[in-house]
Amino acid sequence: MSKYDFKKIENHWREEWDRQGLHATNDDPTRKKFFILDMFPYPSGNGLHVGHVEGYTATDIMARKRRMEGWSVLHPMGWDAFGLPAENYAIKTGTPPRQSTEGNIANFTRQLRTLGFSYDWSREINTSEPAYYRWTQWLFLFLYKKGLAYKKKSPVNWCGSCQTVLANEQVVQGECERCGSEVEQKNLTQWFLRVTEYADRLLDGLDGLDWPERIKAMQVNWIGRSEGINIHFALEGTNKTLSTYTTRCDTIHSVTFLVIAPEHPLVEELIEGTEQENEVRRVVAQIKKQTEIERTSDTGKDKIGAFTGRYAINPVSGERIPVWVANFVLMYGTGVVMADAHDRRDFEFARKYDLPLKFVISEDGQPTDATKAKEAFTDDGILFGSGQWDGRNNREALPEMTAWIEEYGWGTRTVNYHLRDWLVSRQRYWGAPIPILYCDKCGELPVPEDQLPVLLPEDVDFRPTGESPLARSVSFHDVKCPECGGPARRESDTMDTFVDSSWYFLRFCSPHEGEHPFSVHDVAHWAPVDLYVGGAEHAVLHLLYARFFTKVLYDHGLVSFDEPFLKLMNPGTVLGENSEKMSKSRGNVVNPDDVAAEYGVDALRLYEMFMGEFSDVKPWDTKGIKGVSRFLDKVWLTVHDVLHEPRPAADESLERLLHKTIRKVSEDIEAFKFNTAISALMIFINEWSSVNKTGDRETAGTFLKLLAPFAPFLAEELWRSLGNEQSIFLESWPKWDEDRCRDEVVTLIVQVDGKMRDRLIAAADTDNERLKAMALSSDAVRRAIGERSVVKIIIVAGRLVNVVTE
RNA sequence: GCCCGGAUGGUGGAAUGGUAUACACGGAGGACUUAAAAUCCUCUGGCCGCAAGGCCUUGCCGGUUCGAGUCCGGCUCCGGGUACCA
Repeated sequence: MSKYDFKKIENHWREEWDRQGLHATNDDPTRKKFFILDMFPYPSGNGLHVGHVEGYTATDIMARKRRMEGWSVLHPMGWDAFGLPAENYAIKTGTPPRQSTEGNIANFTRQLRTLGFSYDWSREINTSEPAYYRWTQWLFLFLYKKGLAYKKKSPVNWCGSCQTVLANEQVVQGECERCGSEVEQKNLTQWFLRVTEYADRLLDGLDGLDWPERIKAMQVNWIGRSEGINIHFALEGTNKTLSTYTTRCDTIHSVTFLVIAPEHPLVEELIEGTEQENEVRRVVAQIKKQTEIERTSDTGKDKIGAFTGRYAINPVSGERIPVWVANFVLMYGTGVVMADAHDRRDFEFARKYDLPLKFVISEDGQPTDATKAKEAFTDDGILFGSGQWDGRNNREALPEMTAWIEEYGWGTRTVNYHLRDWLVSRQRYWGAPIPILYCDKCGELPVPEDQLPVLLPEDVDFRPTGESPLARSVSFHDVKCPECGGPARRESDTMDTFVDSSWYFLRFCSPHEGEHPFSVHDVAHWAPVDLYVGGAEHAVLHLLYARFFTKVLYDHGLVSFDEPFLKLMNPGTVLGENSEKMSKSRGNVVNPDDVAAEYGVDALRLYEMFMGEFSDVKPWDTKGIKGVSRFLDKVWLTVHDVLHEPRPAADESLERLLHKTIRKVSEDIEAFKFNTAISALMIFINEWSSVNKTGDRETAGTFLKLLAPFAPFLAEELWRSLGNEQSIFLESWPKWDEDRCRDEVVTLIVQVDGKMRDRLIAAADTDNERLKAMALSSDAVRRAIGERSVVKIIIVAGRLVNVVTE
């Protein structure tokens, strides 16, 4: 328990700050602007967890410091309120999603206000409100009209438990990101956004961003750009060719068979009328029954396939090679691969089905025999059996071979991407309806803009059946075609919630704009986001989609920048006390409400920032909160001492330490090194409260300003008790004097051959000759030198003297 | 496999190439107290030594440097991401 009544202080200042409108956005155009944003939360039934608090405290500290430095700061909060959990909860309990979501938002709001975060609540947004999703729908239509939203039948990911399709980005190792059920493939007609059109720009744009390298790397990998060549193999006995995509055309002379994906449209044509027809059909059916996990399990024995009965001609060597169909080849690239002994997968498959294999690369260029090899040779080396290329290093020859193949017309250079178009339709209720109509006469039509929003009907049975719950709502579908006036039917799918969050940061600039999704003027003032803080789990989801949206809007002149988030920081995961991930089942979840009630909000905030480096994974330690709680008590007592026993003037050495502390705290906040900033505050208060140091009201005031962003309630309370009329947050951030950060007397270490032997105390301006003499006169130094002679003496100003011997 | 990180006391963690272990937790001892809690003070990397002092220590092996936790090369282990991507 604390020395002071934090509950009372917290409640008082929370009300007072609200009354004064202290956190209202100052949009004075003459000030420098700072848009600092947290990834807005999904308001779940569990409420805020300590991981949220970590990120939100960091941005709050930053925002408060920036305001005190005179910037105009936009620091808003809102709700990513559409989504599956509310709907699943509705299915279980019958509570409509809108109702449970409202309750959850009320709870989140209470928690965020309790924790003293300085959000401008007048700018709150909620993606599930018509005033917001009207513009999500508008933006969908915008993409549609620009040819970037389209409907297509294709194999898609289907989660049987959630009864909906999922985007590629939402499938994590073959499982549904949300519920963990196994994802199956279905052939369905769905809506897509043409992200692939922006693949190169999404890749190139990463260079200029101040983002963690690993997030950039994840996006690079996800986009998966590879440069290769499509090599065309003539099919024997037909006038058709099979195109294979490869990044390794240096192995062209070792190709001994082709493998085609079971989904490839040419498979039917290939096998029709062949002896193998039935066998191939049987194997293809078997593969299609495999789940994603079985299909992609990376072990040789799980590879299955069948000979199509067809042969192709290697255009380079003229060799006749069999064409197989197999599960390990996906409809990626051209859906056909040239197979050889230099690829592990091809090699394993060939061994299982006794297909021929040969090598064309070895370590030294001496021919090697693949028929006896135990495994594929995947290293680089020297080519053999490759005609004019023999004796060349395969990597070095690769570009020339590519050009050569292209020159002879055997292939075409191609760039491939792993990135697929973004599947955005969902067969669920709790989302923004896709604003499209279907008329028997006029076909597929966008809902006219003046008819937006397409409201979510409230009288719906939202239990999932595999088709959208909206499909069963009669009122929802009772519409007329805007073209011919005849009966029309609405699209009954809703949008992926990641569409909602792809533009919300723009909405924050003008949250009450009624005529447009956002005010171009306000967005020009505030955006892009200067500092964005949120979890790394969104690396290839939200962060990629928001970049895509921004680039589209940029291309059509709606915004003047093409990257939404200039700087990104990821809070590290907060683990449970046992260093395991926090989860209900492990029973190690820490509830911020409980901590705030027991130790106070300031202690909770301070502790979360003190645990360790912001972006590192770190375990919760309840004992650690006691430490910061003691620190706050000490601040309370020390400042109160100033009040009760006013002393004449501050101690000179304490003043010097204060300047160093201002510098340290200021620089550390900028660098997101909150743990060491707090450590500096602790060092200062320890020094101050030690018996022989005195500080005055000036000292106290400056110290409190440094503490204020971290522990706003205590700092404000003490600031006022020093006799100040207005809020500490309206004060200027303290400045340090570089001269006063310098000590007059310094302690230098004396080394002999780099080993510390003694230390000497000298005036800071002592010249080098004098320092050398002082060092050499030390007993410890003389002992260490012994009989050896001194070769040179290195002096690092203010730090050390190193005596180097022979 | 590939791509990112990381490895420092009993614990969480500090260290622009310059006193390794700041700050905090925990522990030991002491003060106050009838007692406990709270608070305050002292000590707290390892080994040798009565002491003075000495030696060792940032996952492992080398290198660069007057000087390396930090830079370079080669490993080991751990965490995260990702993958039959041809």
